[in-house]
Amino acid sequence: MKELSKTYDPASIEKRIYENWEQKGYFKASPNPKKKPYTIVMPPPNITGQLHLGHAIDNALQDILIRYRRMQGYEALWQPGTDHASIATEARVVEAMREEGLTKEMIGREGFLKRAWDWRDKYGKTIVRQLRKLGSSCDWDRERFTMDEGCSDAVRTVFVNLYNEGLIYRGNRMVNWCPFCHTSISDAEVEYEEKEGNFYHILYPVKETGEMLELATTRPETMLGDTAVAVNPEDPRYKHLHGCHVVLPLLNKEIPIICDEHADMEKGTGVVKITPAHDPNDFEVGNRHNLPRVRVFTYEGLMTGAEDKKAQDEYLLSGRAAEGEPEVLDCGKYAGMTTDEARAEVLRDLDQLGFLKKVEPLTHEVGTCYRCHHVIEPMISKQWFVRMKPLAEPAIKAVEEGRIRFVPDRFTRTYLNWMNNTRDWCISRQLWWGHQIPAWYCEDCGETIVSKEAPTVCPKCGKAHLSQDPDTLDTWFSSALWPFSTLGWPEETEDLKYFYPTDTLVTGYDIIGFWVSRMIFSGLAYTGEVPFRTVYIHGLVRDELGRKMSKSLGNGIDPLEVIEQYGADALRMMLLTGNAPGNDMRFSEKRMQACRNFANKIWNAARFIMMNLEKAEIPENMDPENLTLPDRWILSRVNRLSQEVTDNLDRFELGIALQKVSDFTWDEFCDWYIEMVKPRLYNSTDETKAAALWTLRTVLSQALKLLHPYIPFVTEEIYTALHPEEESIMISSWPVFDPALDFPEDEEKVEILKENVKAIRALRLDMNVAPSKKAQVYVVSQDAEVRGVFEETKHFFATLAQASEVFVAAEKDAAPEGSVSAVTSRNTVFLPLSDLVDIEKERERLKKEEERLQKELQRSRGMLGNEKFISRAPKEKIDEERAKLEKYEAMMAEVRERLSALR
RNA sequence: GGGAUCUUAGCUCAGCUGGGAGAGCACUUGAAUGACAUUCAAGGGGUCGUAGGUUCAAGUCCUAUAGGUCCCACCA
Repeated sequence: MKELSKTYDPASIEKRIYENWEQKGYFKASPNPKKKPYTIVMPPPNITGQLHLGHAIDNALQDILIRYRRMQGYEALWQPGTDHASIATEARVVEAMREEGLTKEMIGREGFLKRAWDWRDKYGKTIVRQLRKLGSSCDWDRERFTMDEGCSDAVRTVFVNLYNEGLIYRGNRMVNWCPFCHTSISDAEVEYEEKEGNFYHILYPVKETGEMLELATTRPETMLGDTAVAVNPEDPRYKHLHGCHVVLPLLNKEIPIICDEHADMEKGTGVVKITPAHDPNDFEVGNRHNLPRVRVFTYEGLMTGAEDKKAQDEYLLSGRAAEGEPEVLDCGKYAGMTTDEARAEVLRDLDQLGFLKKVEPLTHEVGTCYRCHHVIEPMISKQWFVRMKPLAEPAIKAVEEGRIRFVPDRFTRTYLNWMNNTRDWCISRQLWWGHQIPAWYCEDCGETIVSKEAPTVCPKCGKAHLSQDPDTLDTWFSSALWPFSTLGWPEETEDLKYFYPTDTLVTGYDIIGFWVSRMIFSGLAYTGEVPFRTVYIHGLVRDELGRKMSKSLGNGIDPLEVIEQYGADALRMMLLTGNAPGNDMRFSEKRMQACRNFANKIWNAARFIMMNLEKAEIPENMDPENLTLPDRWILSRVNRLSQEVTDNLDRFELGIALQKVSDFTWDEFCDWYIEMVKPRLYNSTDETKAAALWTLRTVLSQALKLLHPYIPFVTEEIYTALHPEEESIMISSWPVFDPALDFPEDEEKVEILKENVKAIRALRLDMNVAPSKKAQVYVVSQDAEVRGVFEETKHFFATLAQASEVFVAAEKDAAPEGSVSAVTSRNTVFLPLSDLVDIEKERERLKKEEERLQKELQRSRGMLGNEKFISRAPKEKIDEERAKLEKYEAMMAEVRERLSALR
């Protein structure tokens, strides 16, 4: 048997244990018809990422579920992998290149992709190495990458299928454009931030009447692209202007006044300028009224000029331009300015010409890019879209019908909200890192070919002048397929048949819309089945002050440092305790210490047990006949605990389950049971010593198993030391309830003992009995059964109660005069302290006790005296209350008798 | 504007389907020769945000309300 050090040192064992597990292949899973599968796919971390506490909590939860099911005998697969994270990675690579003075354009697409792959090979493995430090028991041999061959094949398959079904289309639409990242982003990727701005009131002269039409805007520079102004058709103020025109200041261009619902009579002057090329609402208005679209910004976020106009005119005339392409304006003196510069200049000019009426300050929400936080620009752009409506419907139904369940339940609403309001998904990105869109265009006839493999000639005109769409797909397009692409789809693999649909998805609430919803509709659409049955949602880990951890605040906590200092087990435990599912939690140094202390506690308990086991031969099995009362008690307790913990885990109440096992281990097992058996262990002639040792070993082993999913390292180290004949706790079996070890009556008996020990300890403190001084204890009860309990347990009861001797009697007069006493629910204890007894103090104590009981009696009698309670409450509750009343009455009588005896 | 969530001991938070308020930390008092001071024993501390309602019974269910946090939509 191994020697364990005095304090638990996680750093010295974690690496060795993890390597052993991995080397032995315990994490592996493969289709096994004899077992039931249990599958979790890991949310793939970004290859740009460093391990943070978000990964830590996410992985801890998954590992707990996987280890639990594995021990229960499931074929448990935890499928790992990483995400190419197109925009994030591309930004990092571009940044790195900038330091060398290079740009994407300088090295070209091929060169750039090579660099990106190099980058991925160099840094992409970091996160995976770091996940191992947490103890994650994933099947690493199955590690996947969203851009590996299989996943890429799945992506192309889906794209082609959706295209053929008419669920993917390409068109000129309003998209959110990030001029900095130089790509479109989806609606979901826009973050709104509050910014200070102004509301500018501008005057547009009406051509027909000469009056000035006042309107307000936050973006005056877009007026160059105005192609109409709108009023509400019902608005009496402007009825006379229907069909009239305004002359756009600065450009002297005539544009119509149109009637549209979009103009809100209640807001501002009720007049709104329409810029179809640079505002999503105006785009819609433009469609309704067939307005020209005039683009005034470049994709770099500058005002357009003569060059831009020329290029666009040529494109429009080439015949290859798709429907809906905007015109481009030569902004003249404003050309080449940034939008901010142009705004200032436009305002100055308007003011000079008398068209600027007033300026009011205003704070408003401005859309920004979720990656770089630059203001996004709504632009018309030709993009690929997924038609969401037909896909969303079955995805909504699956959740409504309970085929997929969210835990906690409230996130069902978040999901449904998202799904019910989703608009078509813009999936093309003007990036190079990612899955290039499998669409080719014929440069001769303009035909579009969508295909998994690159075509060599145009099927329409037969010519070979084909070029692939340069854009790549939104990174979530491939993550959406993750639960089945990782299992081999579109091939009908054995893995897919066996492990799919997966069981539990564990993720944070922040990506329910981005990811969870897309996996659900994708799974249903492409595999015909839900991708998972339960979605377990957890919250964010915040810093000690409750702030979100972020780079800019510099308040991020590195899990690796925490592991180094406290151990992976302590970190996992800290992330699991005192937190309800779906709620955010705070990182806490104090709680880290508490969790480390727990690991140390169980470590030392094991050390104590093993020290004693060394000196004795303990049989594998124990005849229950040889067990003593405390043995049966603790065995019964751990037995029922196993059942409870299993139930909690099945209901995803992971925090509650952990709380129960750790409380049991520390309070009941260490502080009570071990203390109870010490006298037996130290007595070389005690006949029940073997039973005690057997019980110690058995209960510790069970507790270790129940704890193992949470704190895998320390439990493994102890378990294998305790059971040299076994390979690993990982592959041991999960404890199940054993009716042969259920001793409810013995549990009650031990409760009596505990109550008495506590009463005596309190009494001694109250009476200032020196801790080193032992006192005699008289236990008095008329109940022979109660007396029997004390007779049976005298040997350790005396130790726990710091008694020199324990006398058990039926009558009070057995106790000497001048004793202090305490009344417990089944008996009375006396401590003869004649020389120490302060009668007044004793009376005070008893008075206090009387008062307490009085309150209890009042409450109990009140309840039982209530006719409605008697007639309406369930019978068990009434009986329970009657039993309490009886107990309190007996105790009260005893206390009063004691009081009168003092006189 | 729509939705979610939180408000419980000094602090951080548990409290599942309603049936006598909990944990950790902090605080007070006490404990050094055989697992552990990363320990042990004992203790103080809460009208469960407020107001109503349902119920024999409400921290728990319903309604309103105050304050905090978050998500979605919109803001010309």
